[in-house]
Amino acid sequence: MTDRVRTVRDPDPAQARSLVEEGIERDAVVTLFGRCTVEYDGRAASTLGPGDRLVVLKPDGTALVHTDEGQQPVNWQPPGCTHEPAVEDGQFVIFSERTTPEEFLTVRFEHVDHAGALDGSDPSALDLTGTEADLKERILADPDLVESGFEPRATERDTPAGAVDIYGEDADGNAVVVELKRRRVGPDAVGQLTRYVDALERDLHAEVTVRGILVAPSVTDRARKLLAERGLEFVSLTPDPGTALSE
Amino acid sequence: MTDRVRTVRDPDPAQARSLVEEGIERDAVVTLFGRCTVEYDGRAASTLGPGDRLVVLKPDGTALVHTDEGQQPVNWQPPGCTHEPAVEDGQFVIFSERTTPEEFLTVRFEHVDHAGALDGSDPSALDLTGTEADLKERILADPDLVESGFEPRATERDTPAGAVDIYGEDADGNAVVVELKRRRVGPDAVGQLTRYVDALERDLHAEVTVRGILVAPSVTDRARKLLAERGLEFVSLTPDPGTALSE
DNA sequence: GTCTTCATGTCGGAT
DNA sequence: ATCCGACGTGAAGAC
Repeated sequence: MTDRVRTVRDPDPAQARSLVEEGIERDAVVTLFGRCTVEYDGRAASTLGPGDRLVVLKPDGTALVHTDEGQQPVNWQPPGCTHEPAVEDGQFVIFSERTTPEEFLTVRFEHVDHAGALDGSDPSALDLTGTEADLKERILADPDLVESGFEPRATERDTPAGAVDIYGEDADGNAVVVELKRRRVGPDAVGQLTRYVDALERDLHAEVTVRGILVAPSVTDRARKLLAERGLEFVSLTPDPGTALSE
Repeated sequence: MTDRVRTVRDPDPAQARSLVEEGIERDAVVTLFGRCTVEYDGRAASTLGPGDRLVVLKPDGTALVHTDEGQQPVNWQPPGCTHEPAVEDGQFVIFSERTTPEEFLTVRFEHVDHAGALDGSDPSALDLTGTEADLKERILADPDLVESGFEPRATERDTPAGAVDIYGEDADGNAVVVELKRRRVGPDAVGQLTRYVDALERDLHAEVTVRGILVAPSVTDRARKLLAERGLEFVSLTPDPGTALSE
């Protein structure tokens, strides 16, 4: 069951380099654990002094440097990078590089405690529910959830300000812009809705009233005031019919 | 140099459970590689069919499930969760749980190819430059970069719409709101600046002219038009003096 | 705890 | 390639 995994304990720099090089060659997920320093230069720049970290190299060109804390890596490179393992000044080093924008990551190991090349395959795709797309489906299946008599006319309708989540008409024939959010919203979402409503009013030559409705589970105080100031409306709705939050 | 690392190849479920339990007990970073399925339920919900993945458990309660692609984990739990290794129906399983909000993650292994408990310490902090804070410092050190005669009066000045990055006065005594962005900005930043300017105009009782200036390396077309519509201004500046982008 | 905003955000989709 | 907005965004700071 396993020649899918090759690991080394306390490899010397040459051994580490060899395992990583072969791992990359074989499209394996490569893991390293040991004392290292990290330098990054690109969109921003950073340095990180010595410490024990877990480094992961993926066959798609991703690099991750994880400390013992936090969900996010302390340093990283996105997919599409080229990783170059090397021995320099007697140390095992990984150089990682990308272009557009140019970014460089260097991980320099004082000591490698453990190195692994993990070979596998992953045919499955994630199935996720409770997203904004689900909220949209929910409304299209029952537009009255927004307002009695609401009739969707288009989704992703283009305006000079961008695409509107749901565009439609109310019972009186007014244009309605609906902006969807899967979770509680703040002022930013009001800004978005404002831009769409303004753009549509311009587009429709002021012959039609354009209403803006923000649909989300709930809204912060500041956002509610902003909505009021700008004559926009709010409807409480979650992506999941089972979850009914108080407004 | 190494009783800091304990690893097992092809552990049976009981061995995997034992190593993970001891690893958690010792505040180690635990890694697992093998064929597994993943279920998540919480703010949203997801299922993931069988595939080979790398699972990382951190002593702070973080869990990460990484496939062979992408910078982001396919599933995860944030810091503060409790991880419970178990053997169920002859399979090694990790249950992870958090509260506020309640979220559950279950990783069920068909086979574990490799398991490791990695013990280390990390005393170093990341030193990062090229951030919005650096851009702010740059301007405070030389306010003329925004405009000749500009005089900062406060940073993070509070308004009913939130805190303004830099608040000051121009050579004519007009109030100036400066919104900083470390990189090229889109319509969202204009919305932000708009909210601050509107709030300040209200606050200052329309006795003073309030100018809004967006400072960033560059701006998208749509954002530029929005700025023009709303009588706001743009100044091109990067966080790093060395990097001078064309507007 | 909630609220607000920054981020080397990342990611996907459309142009 | 850039632009735009969603994300189980995460993380930090203020209140």
